[in-house]
Amino acid sequence: MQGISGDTLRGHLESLVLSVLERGPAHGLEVLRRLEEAGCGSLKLKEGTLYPALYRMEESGLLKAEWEDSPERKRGPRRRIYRLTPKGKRQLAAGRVKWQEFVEVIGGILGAAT
Amino acid sequence: MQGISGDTLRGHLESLVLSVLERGPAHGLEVLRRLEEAGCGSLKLKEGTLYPALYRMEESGLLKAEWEDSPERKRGPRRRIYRLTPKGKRQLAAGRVKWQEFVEVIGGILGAAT
DNA sequence: CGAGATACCTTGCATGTCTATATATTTAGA
DNA sequence: TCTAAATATATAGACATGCAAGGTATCTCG
Repeated sequence: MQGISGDTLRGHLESLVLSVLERGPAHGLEVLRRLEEAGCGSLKLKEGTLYPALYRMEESGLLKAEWEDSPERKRGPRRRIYRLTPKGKRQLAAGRVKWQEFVEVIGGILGAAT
Repeated sequence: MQGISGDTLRGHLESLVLSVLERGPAHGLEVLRRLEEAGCGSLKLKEGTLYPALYRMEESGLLKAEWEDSPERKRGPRRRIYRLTPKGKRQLAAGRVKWQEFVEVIGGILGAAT
């Protein structure tokens, strides 16, 4: 099993990002870690995929990003913290509905053995 | 609801085509009709998407195509009849397994919240 | 200093779907 | 016989997005 990536993932990445950010704000690599963990090792996702996605989502108003600049943390480079906007939350809810429809339709055609 | 198409569909079309061809050989527009019907109106799929997909699948050995040339039918232009190859059947089986994993992983991440 | 870890960023490419249009064949109709 | 409609295949061009591969910057530690 080579995991979920590429064309299969396409069109679902934004919902995944929104979903893990629902647990709370996070910076890029943290989003990556959450996805990796939640995907039980099946999700193969690279930085070169994630960062552009984050920018797109910020640009379209789904996320709001801020440079972490607290004096408490001075170790390592600055991080960019992403959090859901109200619009992002709405799109996440819509994405879940779409996902349900998607699973029913495609699964139905594939003749889901279940 | 604008239906399932574009990036959402990407990476799943081949399995869908294999699946409807499992019922029996069919020509292009017939495949389209079967998908439309099986998709309960949620599948928005155009010829410009299907034909290139059929060619790819023929080229990679998943399908075998023949020009219909039977004397019985002389109405309308010639049709190209596609049928599953053994390789196509194997890939359909594999695609169903992958679909299960896909649904579990993505659905798990999208649904795990609350 | 240099190595390593962390974090962010960018370029260029591959690929599959979509839009739109073109062509060919047959039937029906005036 | 000319035209329109229905059927069926074909393809060019545009585009979005995930990916590979590389780069930059900051901090810690030996």
